[in-house]
Order: sequence, then structure tokens, then C-alpha cells
Amino acid sequence: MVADWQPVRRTRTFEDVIAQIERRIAEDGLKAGDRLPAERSLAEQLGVSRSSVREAMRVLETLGVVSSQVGRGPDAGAVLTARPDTALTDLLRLHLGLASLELREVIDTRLMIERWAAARAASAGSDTSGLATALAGMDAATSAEEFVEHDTAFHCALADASGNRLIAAIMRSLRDSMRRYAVEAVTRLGDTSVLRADHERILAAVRAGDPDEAANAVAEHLAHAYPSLS
Amino acid sequence: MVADWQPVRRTRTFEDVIAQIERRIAEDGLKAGDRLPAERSLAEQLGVSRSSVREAMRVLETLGVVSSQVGRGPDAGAVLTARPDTALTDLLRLHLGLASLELREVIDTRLMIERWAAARAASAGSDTSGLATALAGMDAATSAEEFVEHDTAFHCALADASGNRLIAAIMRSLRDSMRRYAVEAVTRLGDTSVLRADHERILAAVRAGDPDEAANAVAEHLAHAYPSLS
DNA sequence: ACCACAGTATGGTCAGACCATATCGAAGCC
DNA sequence: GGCTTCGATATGGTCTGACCATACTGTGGT
Repeated sequence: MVADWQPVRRTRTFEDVIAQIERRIAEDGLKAGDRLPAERSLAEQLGVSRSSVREAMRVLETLGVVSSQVGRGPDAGAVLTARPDTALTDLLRLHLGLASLELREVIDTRLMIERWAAARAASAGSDTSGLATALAGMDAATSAEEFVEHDTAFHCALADASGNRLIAAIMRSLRDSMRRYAVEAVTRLGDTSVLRADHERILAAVRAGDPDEAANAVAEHLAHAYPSLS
Repeated sequence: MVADWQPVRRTRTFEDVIAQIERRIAEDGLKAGDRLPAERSLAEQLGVSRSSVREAMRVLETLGVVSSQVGRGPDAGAVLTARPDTALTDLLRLHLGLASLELREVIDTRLMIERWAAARAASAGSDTSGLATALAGMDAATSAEEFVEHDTAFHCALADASGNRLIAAIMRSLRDSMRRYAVEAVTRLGDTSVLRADHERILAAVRAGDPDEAANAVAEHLAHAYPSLS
């Protein structure tokens, strides 16, 4: 018995690579749009194999930090991006599939976010053109899928109007990962006129700059859409 | 000119592998704790190279869906997990570093979540022992770092008490990614007695089952901790 | 019953090859 | 001069096969 060895979570090579890249981002002040060195040259610089660099890239890509293009030229290679929402979407979708999260929890979260976003959008007097466009799209929809498409756009536009990109990203991910259930809900409901009235009420409240009314309108809207969970 | 080729987002091999694994999880009803086939045998089954399987594994690991152990035996290999929060933490940390998210947005989000969680915990009459423990830890703390450690535990316990695991996971990630700023804030503040009073007020409101008071107490607490952002 | 040790399945890493793609650049043509 | 054409080249994507470190498994000896 040497000692009580701490379970020294050994660090794998690709984790080092991630840390190095992260450090370089911080030190060099890199931002979205900037290019990273090519995989082969990164591997050489860091003294590791290309496989390890690639695994690091997969992780960063998964987290929405880089995006890889093949080919040659200024746009090729690994480019820094800023897409937190795609990562969040994958994460929620997988964990809903794994049943490590329940639909109820996702919808509760959505209600919380959407009340906040609506109130914030109303008090900020944000641009409402995106909301109106989505509303028109819903009117023109000829199927539940199409309706949900524009419904999603409406709610994401609401989140965008709040001016908080993190909230908007979470909203987008919640909607994307719930798309299947949303289509089911609309199909079950059949008549979408009550939803249309809700949307108009939300839009009117935001335009009027009435945060409380906007939040309440959103809450009642979600209760209409998912009656079984209220 | 053949036609106006749609940019057929080609699917990479490792993405197929992810989809296959995801399908298997859904079809076989796999859940956290179950084992996935070994990398080599997965590669053979799917007719791809081990590299591609490994890249898929890195992605799934990043999303908190699997965890890999070396060695041999029942616990070795890729095991399904359910850790959405580690993935969220990495995501927020990287995007804060990339400046694709501003601290202001993170703190606003935290305020939204924490108000909701406090209100929910109060109305649900949840267990408050975790909160009390964290409070005692803060009293015993001898450094800003240690104080923040228990402060984080307090706020995470509050989120846990809300009963929503997604909210709790987001809360944990927000706190982890903000740790640096929290230590700065406490150091700048110097005296933590006002924070202690806030915490006790929150705890009392939750115990009394008063959602509105709990939410207000949390809001004022955050205003005290980050006066520059209110 | 216990212990020591070889066997083996696992993930981790590496080197090197080849492919598909997209740009760049020079040569040739008008 | 401006245009097209086509080869050179740099990039990510994939595969193969090897070797290492780790940790359990089973066997054989005590």
C-alpha cells in the first residue's frame, strides 16, 4: 500500500489539445470567424497525432465553437463559430431520448423562459416584425408540421426580441428538441384558432409594452397547447 | 451547369455512427448504466473504421451521454450516462471565453432561473436541509474561494429543490462557468454579512412556503452580489 | 482458501496512407 | 488584356494496422 491514491483522472491527449486551443483563443483574443491552424499543422505544433487533434475538433464542434470546411482557401479549415444553440439542441434531444429528462421538465422550463422573454420584449419595446411574419406563416400553413414550423419561428422570435442570446439559444433548443411533441399536440387539438388568438394577444401585449399582460398571455397560451400538463 | 445544386450537407461517417447509436438507444430502450458494444466491435458491426466510432464517442461523451472506461470487466467500455450539466458547463465556459455570450446575459438568465426555482421550491414545500448545510459552510469559510464554493452549493440546492432536473442542470452550469466572476464579486464586496442575511431570508421564505417572497429575496440578493449590473 | 501471475479485452495513441473537395495559379486561347 | 481550362495543392474525411496502459479473469500453485 503506497498511499490512498486519489483517483487521478488521467488527462487524455485530446483533452490537452482542447485546453491548448482554448488557451490560444483566450490569449490571442480570437473570435468567431477567425481560423484555426490546419489539423496536420496543429498536430505537429503540439507534438501529438492527427487523430487526437481530430477528436478535440469533434468536441469543439459539438460544443458549437468551431466548424470545419474541407477544400482550400480562406474559408477552408477549422473556423471559430458561436453557435451555442445547435449544441444545446443535440444535448436536449439525446437526453429526452435517454429519458434522463422528462417532457414535463422541458415544458416547465419553456414556460419559465417564455414568460420572462415576453415580459422583457414588451418592456424593451423590441422590434415585432418577426412575430408578425411568423403569425402570417401560421395562417398560411396547410399541415400540422408546417404550422408548427411557423409557431416555432414565432416563439423563437419572441425570445430573440428579449435581447438575451443565451435565453434565445435555450429557447431554440427547447423548441427543436420538442418538435415531435408539438406536432402531436397540434394534431390532437385539431382547431388552431384558439392558438391564433393567443398569439395575437401576445403580439398585442408586446407592442403595447405591457410586460405583465405579455407574460400572462404566454402562460395561458402554453396551457392551451398542453392542457394535460397544466 | 448541371443544375442549381442544393448544398447537400454531406453526412460524415461519425455522424452516421451517432445516429445508429441513438437509434439503438431508442429502440432497445437503453438507459443510464447500460453498456455499449466495444469500439472495435461497433466498428465491425457498422462497417466503419474504429476512428469514426471513436469520433462519434467523443461527441456523445461531450454531450454527457456516454462515459468511457479503460480496462476490462463489467464496468469497462462505453457506459451510458445522464450528465447534461457537465456538457452545459463546458458549453457556457467556452462561449463566455469566445465572447459570444456576455456576462450580463448569463447573470440575467441566472436571475430568471433562480427566481423561478425559489418560488417553485417554496410552493412545493421541498426539503431544505441542503440549503441549511450550505449556509453553515459559508459561515465557516475562511477565503473568498471557499465562500463561493458553499454559496454555489446553496444556489444549486435551491435549484434542486425546485424538482426540475433541467433547471437544476442549467443552474449548476451557470454557476460553474461563472465561478471566476463570483470570486471576484465576493472579494470586491469584502463584507459578506449582507449576503448572509439574504440567504437566510431566502431560506426562511422557502420554509414558510411563500413563493413571492422567495422570488423577491432572490432578486434582491443578486442585486447585492452584482450591484454594477442591476 | 488464498495468492501470484499470465492471458486478454478494453480504450488511448500513433503513423501513414488514400480519397474527395475546393481553391489557386499558370498556361493557353480569344 | 481578359477569358477559360486544367493541373497543383492544401484541406478535412476515412481507413488500416500497429502498439501501449489498464484492469479484470482465470488458472495454477501454495
